[in-house]
Amino acid sequence: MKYKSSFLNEASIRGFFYQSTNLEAMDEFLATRGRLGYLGFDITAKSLHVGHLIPIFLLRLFQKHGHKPVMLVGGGTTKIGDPSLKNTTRPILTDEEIEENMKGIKSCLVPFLRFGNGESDAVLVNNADWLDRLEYIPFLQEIGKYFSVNRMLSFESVKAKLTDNNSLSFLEFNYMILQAYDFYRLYSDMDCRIQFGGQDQWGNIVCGVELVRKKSSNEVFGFTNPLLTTSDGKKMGKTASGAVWLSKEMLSAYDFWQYWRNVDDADVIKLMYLFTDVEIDEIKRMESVRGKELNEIKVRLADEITSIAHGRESLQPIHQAVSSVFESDGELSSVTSIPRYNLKKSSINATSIIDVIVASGICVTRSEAKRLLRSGGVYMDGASVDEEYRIPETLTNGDTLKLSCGKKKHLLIVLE
RNA sequence: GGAGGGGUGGCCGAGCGGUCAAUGGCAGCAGACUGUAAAUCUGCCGACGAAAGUCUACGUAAGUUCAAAUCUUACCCCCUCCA
Repeated sequence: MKYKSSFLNEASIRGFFYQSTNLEAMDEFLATRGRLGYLGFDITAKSLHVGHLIPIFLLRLFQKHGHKPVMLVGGGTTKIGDPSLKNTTRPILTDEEIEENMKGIKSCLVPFLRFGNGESDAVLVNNADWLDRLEYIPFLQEIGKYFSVNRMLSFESVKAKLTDNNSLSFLEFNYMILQAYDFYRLYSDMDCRIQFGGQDQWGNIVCGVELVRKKSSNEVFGFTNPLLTTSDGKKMGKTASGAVWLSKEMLSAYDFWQYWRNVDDADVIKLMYLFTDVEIDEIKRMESVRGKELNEIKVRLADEITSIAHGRESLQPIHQAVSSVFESDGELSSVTSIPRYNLKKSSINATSIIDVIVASGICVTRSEAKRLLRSGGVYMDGASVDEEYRIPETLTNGDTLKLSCGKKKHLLIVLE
């Protein structure tokens, strides 16, 4: 074993480790169970998405090895907006929006971490609790004096904003200081000595480590994970319809499962290490699988992640839907995870196929639906149809029709 | 405060009075091939319309013109240099 800490060993094997401050001292520190480490989130949306999964699973691992994850939601820092390595300024949210988003994010975290009062139970804190009450002059005197602007300007995360066509407002420039202050507060209030984050957070994290050292002359640690990219270098978790959300309200378990079922061959093993509880040895044995059989592993990957995120009981209906949709041209009427569209028999004559496609939300505009029809991507019960198609008033088998757009999007039209 | 450069479709980026719903690339959608993968090839890719066509759009607002993304003015925002 490379490290004294079992957590570090597993984290590095599974691909969570990008860089850290003083690794040896951190290893020593983590060799004892019950340590505290925190991860901060801004709450710009009401759900987390796949892009947040790496640090979440990292904290899950942290907890598995007997440590205590502290989840910090940025109720205060969200009002500033992290400018790190981004070329757009984030919109600033209102207090109501932040409150709303915070509820959503809490519920996103629950499936992944065990919350409670026990030694290694996760806790949730909100930096608005201290940031909202800061007073400008005392803060500058107490904290601001430790920051060198020269040094702050030298961080990669800031440099990106100092190039052509970008601007860094003073508001955003302060983000780094507040995040550093968060670390200091968590250190002094609850003896939290590790901050986790994506590699883009490095500059902010290092600032916090330095601040704690200057204020307390104690050492705290920063640990970053690699950013999640697909094998072709793109950001993961974005699809045509937007981010791959973790909350049921924003993305169904079925679609969530499909996302993982469809990942690139080259990413399967990597994702298996990161986002499943499957033992390392077992994943090692999967590494040699190539070609068609890799599909089996993708199913396993999708099952494992989905059962963590949405519960094991969500798998059965998903599998049922998958076998109906992809493996036989058969019965969809009993499958609950296929979206349905109810159509009154009396309005069939006035309803075109375009109306159904738009009303069901498959296409946003009528033009888009027409394009889809013209390119031959619309099928009724498996047969390609065009714009002229009318929905028949009497059906041969039951009261449902399967409308398919492309190979993967399906809708059940239920006549009533 | 002064001087200069810039703001174009989801993103990047051409265009600089009519032929511009706007070249090209990326992203996206559909089809072929396949393994619900990738790569490749083909078609599509502002809205409404069966179509002719109409409407809306090149930072915002006015104006010049038969005609404006393109010219003028004011304003907003960004960048660079000077104070």
